[in-house]
Amino acid sequence: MANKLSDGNNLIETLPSISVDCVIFGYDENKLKVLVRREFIPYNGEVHEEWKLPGNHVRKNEDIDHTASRILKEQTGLENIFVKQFMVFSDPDRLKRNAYDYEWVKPRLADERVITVGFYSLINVSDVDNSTLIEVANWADAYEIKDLMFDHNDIFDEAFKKLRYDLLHEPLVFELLPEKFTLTQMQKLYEAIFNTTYDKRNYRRKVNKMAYLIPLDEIQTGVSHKPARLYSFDRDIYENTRTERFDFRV
Amino acid sequence: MANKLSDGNNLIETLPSISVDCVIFGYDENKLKVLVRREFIPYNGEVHEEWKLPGNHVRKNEDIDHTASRILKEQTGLENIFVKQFMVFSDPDRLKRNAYDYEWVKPRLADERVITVGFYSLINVSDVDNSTLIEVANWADAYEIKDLMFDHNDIFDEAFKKLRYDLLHEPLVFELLPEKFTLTQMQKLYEAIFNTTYDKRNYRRKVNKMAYLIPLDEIQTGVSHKPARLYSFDRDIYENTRTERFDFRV
DNA sequence: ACAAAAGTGTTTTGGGTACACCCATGT
DNA sequence: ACATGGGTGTACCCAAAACACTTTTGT
Repeated sequence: MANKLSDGNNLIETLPSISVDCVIFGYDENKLKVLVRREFIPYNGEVHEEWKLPGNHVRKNEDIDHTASRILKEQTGLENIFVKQFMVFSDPDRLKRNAYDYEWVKPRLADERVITVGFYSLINVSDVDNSTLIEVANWADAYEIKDLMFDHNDIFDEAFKKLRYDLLHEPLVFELLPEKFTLTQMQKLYEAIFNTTYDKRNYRRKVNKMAYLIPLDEIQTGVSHKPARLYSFDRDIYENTRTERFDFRV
Repeated sequence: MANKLSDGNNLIETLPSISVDCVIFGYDENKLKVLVRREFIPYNGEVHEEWKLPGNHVRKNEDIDHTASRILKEQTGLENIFVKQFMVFSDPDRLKRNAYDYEWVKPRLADERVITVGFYSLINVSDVDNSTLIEVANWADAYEIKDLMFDHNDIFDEAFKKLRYDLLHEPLVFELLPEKFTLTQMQKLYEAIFNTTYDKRNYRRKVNKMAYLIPLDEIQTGVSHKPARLYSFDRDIYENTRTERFDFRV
């Protein structure tokens, strides 16, 4: 029942009625971004530029986390990146909200209907070789997302909600921080994602209670101000000391 | 690409590679229960009794919430019941963990692999006409779930985690309480679901702050002790006063 | 009268929040 | 010397948690 579908230049067997769409959050100079892809859609004789989230079909023998990791690799070149499913979008007409978009996507489908699983992911924009994706993709400001194709605005909104929730309950920040980081870098990251500001002293009091945040015997170099102490995240300590109702709130 | 599959006695077009499985939580005399179905599995010449969660295929033109509601109706006879998706289970071998189980399920599948969306739901066991389901289904104690078929123990575990989280952040308790209820009924319900006990005074102080909990001019009748005041849940007030970071913790 | 659950206040403790100044470094 | 971000402590308020007795009804 799996179908041969064109996936790039290869014929690969995929499941006909399930796809994965990825909301790839990128952190770049204290701003939260989202990766969107440009498509050119024929439209009443003209061609319109439209944007969508990256997605792909699920292959016959992979689980959906693998599909999501594959999309991450295709879009960013990065591997072993954290991906997390957050919601299934199953409106039978979800691809038909705009007739031209549907005409465009129809030849790529094995069925007239596709249920999609939404994933989100977190990367450092500086880890990506952005020269390779600049033509078809764009890092859009997470707080100014334009109209996307299909139900992709819904998918983005749900991803953002889930991201914020998860950040308060799991050590996700560290996916976006370098190996060694300063407390201010960590604070700025929270501020970008929650679109707010925190009091520095209260913030530090809170994070200083986190036993898995290890102060290193190392400080920043090359900054023209008092260099900050570097910290690292100790996942072992986190795993061993986490409690049922963990709280990353800052 | 949709497939004609036998659904009971009717041929109904369904999507080949997606199903919905439901964890139906039932509240019964201060105990939390889960609905499981009995199946007889041929096993080395014998027939074994096994248990699984109720599930079904997704029809060609329905969204998955409709599939879940349909399963609820089939299993309990109840309609307009709250259902909520919580996770997708997509291990390509999820149906093959036990060879006999797979042999049993294979003829019911359009593909050798099915990705399933987990839903949970909440009902009052007393609302169900249990005489009709007694032969094939059973209300199992949520704290003593036996081995289930396929990956259904994983599905149950995730459902229970999500139920507990959602109960603290959404007004789900009221799905399980009658229209008019006492504060003690509400407390017992939390205690059953979180498997704990609360201090009555602290509990009441907390819930008395909830503006959407309306004390009625009505008290219990027919109890051989001081009758308790009845309360009702006002969804309008809840919707109008809910804030970003709502907290149902008690 | 007694059994059974309803209903009610106070104290202690810890966390959240608001707030301002000196320090170390590069230029 | 100055600009820049790093780093620190205190006071107030409120919510969480621990804890025991009186009230009302049915039998």
